Amino acid sequence: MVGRPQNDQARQTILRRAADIASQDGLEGLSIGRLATDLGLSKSGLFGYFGSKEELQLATIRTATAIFLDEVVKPALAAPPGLSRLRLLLDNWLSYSERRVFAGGCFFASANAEFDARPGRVRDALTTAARDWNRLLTETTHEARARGELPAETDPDQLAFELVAFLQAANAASLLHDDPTAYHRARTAAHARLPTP
Amino acid sequence: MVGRPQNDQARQTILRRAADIASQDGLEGLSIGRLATDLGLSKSGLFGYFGSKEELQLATIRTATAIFLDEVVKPALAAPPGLSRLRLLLDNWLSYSERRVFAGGCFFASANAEFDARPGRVRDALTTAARDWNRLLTETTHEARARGELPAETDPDQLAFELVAFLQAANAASLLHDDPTAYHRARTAAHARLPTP
DNA sequence: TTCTTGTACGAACGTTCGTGCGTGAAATGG
DNA sequence: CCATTTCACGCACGAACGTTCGTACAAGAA
Repeated sequence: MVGRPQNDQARQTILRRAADIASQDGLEGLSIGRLATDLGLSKSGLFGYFGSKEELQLATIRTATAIFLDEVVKPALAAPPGLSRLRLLLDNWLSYSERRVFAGGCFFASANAEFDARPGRVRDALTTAARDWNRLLTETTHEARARGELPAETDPDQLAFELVAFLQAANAASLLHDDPTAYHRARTAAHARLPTP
Repeated sequence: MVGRPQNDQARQTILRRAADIASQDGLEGLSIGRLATDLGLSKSGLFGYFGSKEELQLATIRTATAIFLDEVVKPALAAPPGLSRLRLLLDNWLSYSERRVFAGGCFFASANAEFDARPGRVRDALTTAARDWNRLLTETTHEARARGELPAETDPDQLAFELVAFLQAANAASLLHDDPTAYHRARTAAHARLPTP
C-alpha cells in the first residue's frame, strides 16, 4: 500500500470515537490500540488511516472542530449579527457542554489544558482553533456595540474575555464536581453582563 | 527492606520536581523513569519512595497543595477577613500563576482538566483541593458582605464563581496564547466586580 | 568484629506503546 | 476471466512503561 485508505465514512467513525476518548483521557491518553479494539478494528488497519499518532491527533482536532462548528457556531449564524447572535453563541456553547456532545465535556477545554505547555503541531492547531473562537466572540461583541445594543463605554475585548471565562468555568466545575448548577451560574453571569433582552 | 525511605528532604526534592513536570505534561505524563533520570536517581530507587505511581501522583498533589497554600492562601490570611482578604487572595493567585511558581502554570488547572473525567483516588484528591479553594473564596466573599463591604444584594456564591472564572481564564489564555495581557484582563474584571478600594 | 538495618542500585519482569512489513481477500476494470 | 489495485489484516519490532527482585554498601548495635 502506498497511499492511505479512502473510506471517508470509516475514517469519520474512527475520528468521532477518537474525539470522545480524547475528551475524557486526553489526546495523549488516546492510544491507537485501545481505539482499534473499541471499534473492532486491527491496530495496524486503523493505523493505516493516519500513518502516525500525531496525524491522528491532528485529524481528531479537525473533526472536533467541525462538530463544534455544527453544534455551536452555525446555528448562531442564523441570528442577525450583534447582540442576539452573541446570546445564541453563549447559549449554544453552554448547551454543547451540558449535553456532553463529547463524552468528557468540551473537547477543547481538555485538549488545550493538556497541550498548552507542549510545543508542536498539536498545540499550534489548538491555539488556532481557540483563537478563531475568541475572535468570533470578540467580533460579535464589537458588532453588538456598533449597533448600539451595548453601552458605548463597553470594552468589547474585555467583555468577550469575561464571557468566555464563564463558559470555561461552567464546563470545568460541572465535570470536576458533578455539579450541573454551574451552568446556571454561567448563564446568570452572562445575562448580567448583557442588556436585558 | 520492609518500609519506605525516611529521607524527607530527598522526598520533597523529588516531589517538587514532580509537580513542575506534572504542571507541564500532566500527572499521567509524569513518568517515574523520566523523573528519576531528571534527578540523577535510579528508577527503582525513586520508586521505593512511593511504592506505586498512583501514590506518587497523590503525594505530588499534596506537595502542590502545600506550595499553593504558602504562595496564595497564607499571605492573604494576614489581612483581616472580608474584602481586603478577598482582594489579596485574587492578587496572590494571579501572581502565583503569572510568576510560574509551577513551570506549566497553575498545577491544579492542569491536573483538574486531566482527571475531571477519570474516577479514582487522584480525581477525589483534586476535587477536594478544588472544593477547599472554592469554599475559602466563597466564605471570604460572605464575610465581606456581612461586614457591609459589598452591596447587600450581592450573591456571594455567584460572585465567587465569577471571580474564580477570571483567574482560570487568565491562566489558560496566558499559557495557550503566550499572552501575558490576560492577567491584566482578569485584574480589570475582578476590580470591576468589587467596590473601588 | 560480626550482625542487623536502611537505602539505593542494576537487571529483568510482563505489558503497552507507536510503527513497519508482507500477505491475502475483496473490489475494480479491461 | 484475468490483471491490477485497494485495503485490512496478522505479526513483529524496539522503546518505554510500572513494577519486582536480589544485591551492595554504609552506619549502628551487639
